[in-house]
Amino acid sequence: MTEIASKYEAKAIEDKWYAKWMNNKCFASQPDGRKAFTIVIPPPNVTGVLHMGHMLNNTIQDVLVRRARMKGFNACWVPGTDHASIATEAKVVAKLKEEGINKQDLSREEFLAHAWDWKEKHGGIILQQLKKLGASCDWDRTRFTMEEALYESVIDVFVDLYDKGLIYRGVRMVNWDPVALTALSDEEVIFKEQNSKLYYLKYKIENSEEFVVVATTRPETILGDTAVCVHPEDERYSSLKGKRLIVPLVGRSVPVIFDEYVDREFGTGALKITPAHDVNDYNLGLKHKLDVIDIFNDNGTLNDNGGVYASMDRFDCRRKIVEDLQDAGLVFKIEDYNNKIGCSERTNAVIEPKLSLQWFVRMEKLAKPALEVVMNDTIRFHPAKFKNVYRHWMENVKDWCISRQLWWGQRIPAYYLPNREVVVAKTLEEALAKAREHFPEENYTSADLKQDEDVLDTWFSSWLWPISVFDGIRHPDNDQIRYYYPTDDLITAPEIIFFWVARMIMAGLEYRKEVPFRNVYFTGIVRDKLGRKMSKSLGNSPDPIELMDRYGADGVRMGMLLASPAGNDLPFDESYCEQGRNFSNKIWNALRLIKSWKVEHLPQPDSSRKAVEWFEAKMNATLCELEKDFSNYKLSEALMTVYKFIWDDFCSWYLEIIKPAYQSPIDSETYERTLDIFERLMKILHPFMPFVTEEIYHMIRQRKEDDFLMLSSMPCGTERDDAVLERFAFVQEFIAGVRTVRNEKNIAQKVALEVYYSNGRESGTLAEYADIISKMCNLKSFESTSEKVGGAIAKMVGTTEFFIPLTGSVDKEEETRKIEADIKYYEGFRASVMKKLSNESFVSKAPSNIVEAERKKLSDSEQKIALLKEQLAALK
RNA sequence: GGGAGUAUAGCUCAGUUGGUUUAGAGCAUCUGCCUUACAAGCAGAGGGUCAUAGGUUCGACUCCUAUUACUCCCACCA
Repeated sequence: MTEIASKYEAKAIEDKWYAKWMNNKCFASQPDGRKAFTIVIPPPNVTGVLHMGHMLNNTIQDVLVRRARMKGFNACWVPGTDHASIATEAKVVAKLKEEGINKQDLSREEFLAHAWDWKEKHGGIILQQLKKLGASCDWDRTRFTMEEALYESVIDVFVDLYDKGLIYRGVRMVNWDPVALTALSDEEVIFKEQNSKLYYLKYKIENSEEFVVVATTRPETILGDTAVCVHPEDERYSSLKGKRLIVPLVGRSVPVIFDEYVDREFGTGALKITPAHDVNDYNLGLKHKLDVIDIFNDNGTLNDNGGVYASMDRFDCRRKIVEDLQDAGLVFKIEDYNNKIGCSERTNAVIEPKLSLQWFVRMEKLAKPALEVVMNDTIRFHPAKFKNVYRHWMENVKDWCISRQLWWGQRIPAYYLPNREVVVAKTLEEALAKAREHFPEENYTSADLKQDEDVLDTWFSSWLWPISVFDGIRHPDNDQIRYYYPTDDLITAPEIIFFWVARMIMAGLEYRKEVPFRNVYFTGIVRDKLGRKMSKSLGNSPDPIELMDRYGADGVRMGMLLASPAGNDLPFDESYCEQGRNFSNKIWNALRLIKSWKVEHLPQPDSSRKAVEWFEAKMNATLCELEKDFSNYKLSEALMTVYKFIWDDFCSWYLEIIKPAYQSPIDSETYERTLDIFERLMKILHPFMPFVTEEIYHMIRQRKEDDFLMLSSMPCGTERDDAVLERFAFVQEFIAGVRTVRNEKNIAQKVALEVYYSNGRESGTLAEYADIISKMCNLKSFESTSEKVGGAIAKMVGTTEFFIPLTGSVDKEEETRKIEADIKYYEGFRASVMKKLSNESFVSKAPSNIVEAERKKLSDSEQKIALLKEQLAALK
């Protein structure tokens, strides 16, 4: 045998196998007679680099895909990236700025050329990184949400929904980002605590010298005030009915309105109303039919409605206006105040609520069936607790603002006519045809049509992802979509259950009349040891590539999975990866052991035959357990099951039993059975640790290079022999009992012991497995006895007593103490059982098998107590 | 403010419709071992009033109620 290193070195081996898998197209899938198993990747942002969240998410996907592939499914994992309009545009803008180019100086076409250029050069690094992790994606299918087919799908869907009346254009209050010059969805706004001031301003009552004090954090918005509101039952202000107030500095006369919306406890209980710049004020404005005065430009400066403040920045204006108010004696007081301010997730700019013409999708009709399929388990959520979250949102769903004032994205296919009408169509030509059809007298030409400047929300393309990657929007009957849709599992984070998961379900039902996936597995958030979310800004996220260099991709994969049941956050700690690496090494050394044996045609020892028999039974039991774990998506438990099966059952028990004495040969029968078993173990482990298992598979037996483990079939559990498992479990317990004595008495492993065991219920099993017991405990004799052995250590396992005569003297005091403690324990136990049995209602009401079990507990404990007492007596 | 979830060993988690000897695992800890596959290892051990208080039941980690602590989601007060 050639020398095999005692330490497993992952890196070279991982690179080697990934290249071989790729060269042999092991990940490729095309429709065939098998059943499909499909996963579409949650497309990472094209700007993204691999972080720990991706590692977890993609490890899980790979485990599921690899297992399905080995179970005979035609497994297809579709990779790709998302154009991420806001993030990418921000990145390109920043890069251009470094080069001294302003976005404003470029035409739309020029900017897009730069953006595509950036995408070609830097986009999709993350997909290369995923290969290091071992992701078995069908890379030939890599899709991008802005590529032609997907772009067109988005446009098709927009036109279709518009024609169905599900898309409309309306005035709405949107979250305006004055830096990015775009509207943001509610989800993209984050609220931050900020120290600010609460200004108490005097509003004169019209035709009176009295005034009302109104508290505000945004004094500059008085320029847009069109009312002051108080609570209808607020006695302080009951005299204001029918009165009007003068907005300070501005001099405008506005009505006092009464509405229960006002919190009487806050400030003075009087609220100024600026319908153009606050969502609540806007709603109140609608209700009370107030004027709307918009005072801001898009970039956050004051517009002409700002009068003398026009063209000032909003924050400069605030300072100036406060000064002016103070000079005019219109400030009652100023207090410190902490409030929460909405900021843009991307640019960090303070959000300006703004009235704007935007495109919306009507959600109500789409949401209803999408809610139903989750509630009735057509789509199963793992864990199921997210069903509640989902329901809550779907029942209160609001219309979806889909227009974004950006260039990088699918441009909205709406065309404005000189007569201010709008037509929606896939192309300019079709739009023109529609325009001519509607307004035959106008004789429009294409030059008359002006396309909407906005692009669509990124999620408006990602919601089609499971369909559009198979081109199922443009060609609903193509072979690919028919074969692969619906997909099987979606692996994603609970944070995007609404923007993405819910909307994919809606799109699936609307465009395929079928759910997009059967199962949704929600991963947790990866946190650091202190429980903080991993993030770039905190710098607490390890570099996944470096981690894989140190522990191997297999080690990191195992590390990620060990501590993350579905839906639970993962408090990441490198020691998990270390455990994974150690496991790789353990398997590696099992291989070294086996490969070091000389094989000869010898009769198979009984101990080996029994070990094989037991291990096969254990294998069946384990396979059943795994089947159950996987069907419940309990991947951590499945991995732990495999881990213990290999480390404990295979290495610590099976191999130790069959291991021949040093430099002695092994019989060929046991050897062949062992190689068989080892190969099956590698198959079972493969989905979790693809690289080390593939490597070892090829070293166990000589095989052709393209005879891949990853394409082999997963072993299936058959009926298991519980009787064997039970007997062996007792043998293990017995062996541990003897070893404990050895440990307690500090007897070296090499000193062979003499052991006698009492005749009883289990003595048959002990005789049957005598060879194994002798080997595992290093015994020189192992015999049954019908009498007590004097001057020996006596212990009990089950109901069997065993004796180890020791050459040295027995520490009577210590033994006595231990036995007395045991007696105490069993007496306590017996007491609790007796209490139950003496309870008449227990005996009469509990099922008979339970009562029977209690009786057995009682007799067992009594037998043990009796034996222990005998031992105690023998000691004295 | 509204909704949901969690609370079991030092840490991370299992514990199926209430009854399987007075709760299990991995890691960590401790003890003894450099035993010819592996110290990234071997053998063994210790460690829990199952958050608190009530209730239902013959019987509660498991079901109900309240309390406490934490987490997440939604909304948000000028």
